[in-house]
Amino acid sequence: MAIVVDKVKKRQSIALACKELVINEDIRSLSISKITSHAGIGKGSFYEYFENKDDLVFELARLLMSEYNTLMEIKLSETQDKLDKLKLFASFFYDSKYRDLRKLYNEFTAISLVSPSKEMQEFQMECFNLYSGWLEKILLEDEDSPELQAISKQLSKMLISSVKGIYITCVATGNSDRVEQEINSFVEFSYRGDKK
Amino acid sequence: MAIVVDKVKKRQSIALACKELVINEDIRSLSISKITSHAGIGKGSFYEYFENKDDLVFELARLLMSEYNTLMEIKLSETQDKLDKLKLFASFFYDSKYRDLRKLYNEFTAISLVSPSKEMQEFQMECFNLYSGWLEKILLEDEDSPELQAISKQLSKMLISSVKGIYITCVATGNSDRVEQEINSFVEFSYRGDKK
DNA sequence: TTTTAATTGACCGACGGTCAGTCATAGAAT
DNA sequence: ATTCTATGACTGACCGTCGGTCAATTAAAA
Repeated sequence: MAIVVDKVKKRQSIALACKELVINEDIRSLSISKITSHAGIGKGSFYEYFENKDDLVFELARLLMSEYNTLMEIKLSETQDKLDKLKLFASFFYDSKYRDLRKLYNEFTAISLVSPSKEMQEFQMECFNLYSGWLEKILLEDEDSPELQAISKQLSKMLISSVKGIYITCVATGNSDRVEQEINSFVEFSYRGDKK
Repeated sequence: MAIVVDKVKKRQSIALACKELVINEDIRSLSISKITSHAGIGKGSFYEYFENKDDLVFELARLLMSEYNTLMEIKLSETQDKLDKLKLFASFFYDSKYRDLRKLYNEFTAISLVSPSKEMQEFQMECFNLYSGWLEKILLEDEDSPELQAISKQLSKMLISSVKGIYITCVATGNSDRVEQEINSFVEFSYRGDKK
């Protein structure tokens, strides 16, 4: 018998090897040849592990987002104050620390809007559920209002989508620098409405 | 002097000639050659009026969205009930009538997320301001609460972004069929919060 | 006739994707 | 222990097509 590689792990390692390339180069003018020569594999091998360039972007987005998710979950658990948790959570959309990840996120979102695969949609759903779960937990902390508990699931899902919408609107209109204040004023606004 | 064509109008007429092609074909596999032969022009002429394929999608999106904007503004003015206006306004995101326009909108949004031009960002902003203006007007109708008036501008902008976020989340997760109910429950939810 | 804007499609380098052939190794046979 | 063989991994030359360019052509205005 011949050797059998772990297809999943090799796919991941190729994707990670192209991290800088995918993030720093203009994705449209990044050719498969550039990718394969940078990753040190033959072009044929690339197509053994990926459908196309979009599939590579997806794999990289999934890897780095998952890494981010794990890290953020820990950070959130280490944060005490409720408002700090919310800020930490929202910081993904504006903190310069996540600029590279956001670029990947934008590309992944764009692909998901135009030519998504089942796996991409599943991962989008996975993230959505994860984040709304986090948010629900944050919202319910130190709260025993039965009213809030009843709607917390729905509320957190809406908040996630809303913040995402604000982010995308800012990016699409060329106002990426205003994401932080827009999100903050939204949170503040919702908070005030919540109190009433 | 030789004949002088109206560059803007010719650009528009080429874009419109490709309407079905752009909407019905898979945009990734739609080549410039297909476009030019369908539009009845030489390939060189295409590049006289457009930067690239994205630019064509943008022009088409701008034309059809503008047409939609004009039409919707009239429809809104003809609608009396406040809730009906809101529903009419939101129907863009789920009514099957706008399926083609939404496909174009998704493609345009994807481009705006990854490789936007100044013009694209300006048009995104133009639409955003137009829609939030509409929404503000709707919200303030038959209302003289000074409190609402004070925040109506901010509120309407947030609502636009939120609804957009819900739409994009649904599309990206492969739940386009759930857009209507998600938006409706959001509107209902916000409305309840507003009353309190 | 001259000038000049508009139009064209042959042409080019580069691309994405394929596939026939090569390589490397685990296990079978001796 | 050694050789053989089956099979999956890997490769890059190759193919058809693409996006984009530009020298040549057309045609209307001066």
